[in-house]
Amino acid sequence: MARPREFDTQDAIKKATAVFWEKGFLEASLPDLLDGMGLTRGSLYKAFKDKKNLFLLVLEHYEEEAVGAAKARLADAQVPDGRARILSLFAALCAAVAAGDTRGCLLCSAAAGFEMSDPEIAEAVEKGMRGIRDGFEAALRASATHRALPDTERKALANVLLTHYIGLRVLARSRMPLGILEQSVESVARLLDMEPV
Amino acid sequence: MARPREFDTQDAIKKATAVFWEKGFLEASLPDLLDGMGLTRGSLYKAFKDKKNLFLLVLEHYEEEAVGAAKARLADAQVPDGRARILSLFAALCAAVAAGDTRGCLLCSAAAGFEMSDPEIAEAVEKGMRGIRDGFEAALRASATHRALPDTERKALANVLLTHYIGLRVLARSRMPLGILEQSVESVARLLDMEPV
DNA sequence: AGAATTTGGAACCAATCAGTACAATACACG
DNA sequence: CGTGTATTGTACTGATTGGTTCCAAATTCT
Repeated sequence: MARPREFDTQDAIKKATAVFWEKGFLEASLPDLLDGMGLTRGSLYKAFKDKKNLFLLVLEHYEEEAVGAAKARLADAQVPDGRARILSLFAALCAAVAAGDTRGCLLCSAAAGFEMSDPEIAEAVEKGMRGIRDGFEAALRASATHRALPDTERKALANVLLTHYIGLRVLARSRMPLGILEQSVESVARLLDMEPV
Repeated sequence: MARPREFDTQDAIKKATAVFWEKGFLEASLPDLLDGMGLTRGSLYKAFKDKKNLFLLVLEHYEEEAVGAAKARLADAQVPDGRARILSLFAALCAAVAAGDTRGCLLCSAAAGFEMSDPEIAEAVEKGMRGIRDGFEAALRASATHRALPDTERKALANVLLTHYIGLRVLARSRMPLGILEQSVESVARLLDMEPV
């Protein structure tokens, strides 16, 4: 009956994610997005309503994709111990920077920026952050060293890991020497070697 | 001979710092700055050349003022042990958030944002970051537990503290529950209790 | 083939951006 | 008391912003 859409919605969101990831929400202009997504103003507004709505969809997609990948690593059954999974996640972050990926984390950049003054965006970012923290907490539950930890202790540890994660990703974006990240990861490994107090 | 300037330059920079701190470099519009600084376009451009130059001056001022305060705390001779100074700095960050200051750190926000694509800004931000890390390193040298640490170990520890610092300040800005920060600080304290390996 | 529908692209909008030009202003010195 | 000089406020620039609207071209179903 009607003409079908010539682009794949998910693919368009994926491309929009790349643009927002590099530039951030406020710095990404509409032409930037149209270029990156390969479609025109009319199509974008028809399909995604407006820029902010598109960004919310992007946050959702990022959470499924990128945050999901991190959580998968933290829950990877092939790595028997949760502690090792956590270190493997941090190592992967360093490896990404070493490979030239200095985009950092979309959520972290949004969290540090003025975009948080929008309540809808703030809520979506918070949700993603909680997801990462929960991933750490689950990994700690699968760690021989931390399994027996009381709940409050484990939660506190998960929070420091989230803090560390955010710090690392901001550092990644700031183009500071890679050594800082690597040494930082090296040192945080010892935090996980601690005996419960 | 000439008409004297009606405003104090340092005071104007101070006020500009407040605007940039809240909004970030790219999000702070010229009217925002003019409002906050209490002067007009002509005066601003005459005195500070342009927005970016003003921001570089602001970064300099921020480094002297805010970073300086953090370094002072890390070097506070009234607190005998370096470890305690570090914890006192982190506690102060939590206290600031508890008191309603959700601005985070100007340098950290810039590091997480698109402003880093400007080399001059990136260099100034990096310099500030290095300053904080050096502050941590100095405090570690004054810590009974860490005094004897080999240089590389101490540097690695300073880097993880910098990472943690950045993470905390981004979290502060993200308006996430205060408990996350507090538990995070609580946990990092144990990192400093570790015996050298 | 023809009707129905949605697409894509350009034209357009008002608002805002950083930055500039310039005339009015106010002070210090002779 | 004027003259020279630097600062001031403002009007203006040209570019760009996010957001709309319109319509011809395109495509699928009847």
